[in-house]
Amino acid sequence: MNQAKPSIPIGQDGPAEPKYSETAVRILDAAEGLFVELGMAATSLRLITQQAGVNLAAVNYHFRSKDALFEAVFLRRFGPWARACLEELDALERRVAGQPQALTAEVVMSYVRPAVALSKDPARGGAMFVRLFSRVLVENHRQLRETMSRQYGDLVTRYARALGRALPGLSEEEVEWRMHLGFSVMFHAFAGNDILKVFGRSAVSARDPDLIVKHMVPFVVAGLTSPSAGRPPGP
Amino acid sequence: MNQAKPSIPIGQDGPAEPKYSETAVRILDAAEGLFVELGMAATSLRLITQQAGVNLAAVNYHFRSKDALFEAVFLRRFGPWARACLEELDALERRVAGQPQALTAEVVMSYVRPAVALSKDPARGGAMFVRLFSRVLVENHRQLRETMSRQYGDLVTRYARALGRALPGLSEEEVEWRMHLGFSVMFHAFAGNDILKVFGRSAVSARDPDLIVKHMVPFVVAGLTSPSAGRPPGP
DNA sequence: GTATGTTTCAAACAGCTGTTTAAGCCATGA
DNA sequence: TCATGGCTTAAACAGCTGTTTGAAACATAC
Repeated sequence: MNQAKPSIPIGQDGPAEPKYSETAVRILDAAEGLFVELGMAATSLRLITQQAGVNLAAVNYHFRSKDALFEAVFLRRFGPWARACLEELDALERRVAGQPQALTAEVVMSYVRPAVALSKDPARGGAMFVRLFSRVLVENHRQLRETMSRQYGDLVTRYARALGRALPGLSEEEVEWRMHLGFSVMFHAFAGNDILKVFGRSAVSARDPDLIVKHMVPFVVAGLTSPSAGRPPGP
Repeated sequence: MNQAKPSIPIGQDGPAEPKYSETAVRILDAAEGLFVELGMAATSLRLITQQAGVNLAAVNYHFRSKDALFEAVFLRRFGPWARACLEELDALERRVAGQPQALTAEVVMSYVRPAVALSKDPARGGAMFVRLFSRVLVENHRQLRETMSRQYGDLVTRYARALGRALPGLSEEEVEWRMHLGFSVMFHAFAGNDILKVFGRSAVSARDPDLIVKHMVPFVVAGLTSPSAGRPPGP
């Protein structure tokens, strides 16, 4: 078994997003922008339908409720992104099938590449989606969170496995912590969640994905591979 | 001039928080918890006053409006924290006045120490405040942001200066980026903004500040001091 | 005692919220 | 031609929103 196979099928034929009518798409697009800008609670259906140029009742007709709309807005973007990540992980496992362990930088890039591709693709929401994701993170939408952990929980497991192999000198607990910290940096860097900007004093507020990657990847890799309590760092 | 003096006075006699009446404090406490849990938009004044056990009109009497209440909730916690950070920076500059440069870990700890102290002090809101802060970060409250940059903008400048001295081999741009990334990790780690938890698959959701520091500080220091484009890392 | 200024209270204000209803439109297929 | 089913529409629903009002309760000072 030297050819790694995806352990979950969503990389190939997983839960696909439903096909939406033109009206539904207009609603989704308008809602996406407003949710990002104002948040779920502060965005009214009247604002959405007005901006989308559709009737108010269309939301409850095409989607069941405001909550369901929000879930649809999120999952429409999240599905393709998750699939891209899984493809990257598959490719990574295939690449390092013969090698004893993957390189940390490769694991990092398997997350970064889909994020960059997403940020640069306006058709998939562009940088908007990551900001929407951080809304989901801070506001806590119970139902959406359940959907996520049910359908995509294994994604994290696979990243953990890959990172654990790349950092063989670390305990399981330490790998978990570093993964947590590393993904936090990557996620919030892409989302533009910069505390310094709250003070109006951040010069790096530029949202250029390539620039983000250039500075972020070395930072994260250094953090992930730093020596552990006196032990030497992994290669 | 070997004895560093604070460049801004707020460490000693800066903008102090107003003294609040008992009713006002009850409102602030209730609002704080609800803002953290539900967000500003989803928290109604009736919910706040009900939980505080005061009359509805008390909010508009003691604070001018809901917006002003939110600002008061935030600034009540932020003021003491900012002052603690400035004291740490003063102490750091005094400590390294003779040395050519500060150690990166010391700069990191000058931010971490007040954060830990805050997290452990229920009288000052405990871990609640950092979560409230991340609400401010994601929702963008224009007026509050202006207040922050006006009153506390220099705080970031001083951290940047300290970090720049600790990393003499790096360009100004690179220092800015690393500060941005480093503070992002620290902030979001304390706030508990863990993307992995969205997938229900995070083992490190524990909010113990000491445990956070134990794993986070080495990670951040490694990221900050990592070699720059072929150059060796600073000492 | 009265007068003064501060704080509380119940009630009402106009406006917005998500959702539902029933009538109408319009293309499809028989 | 008529009927069917998908979709849109304006209107109304009950309920909640932040804020204001004027009267009542309160403590303090004279």
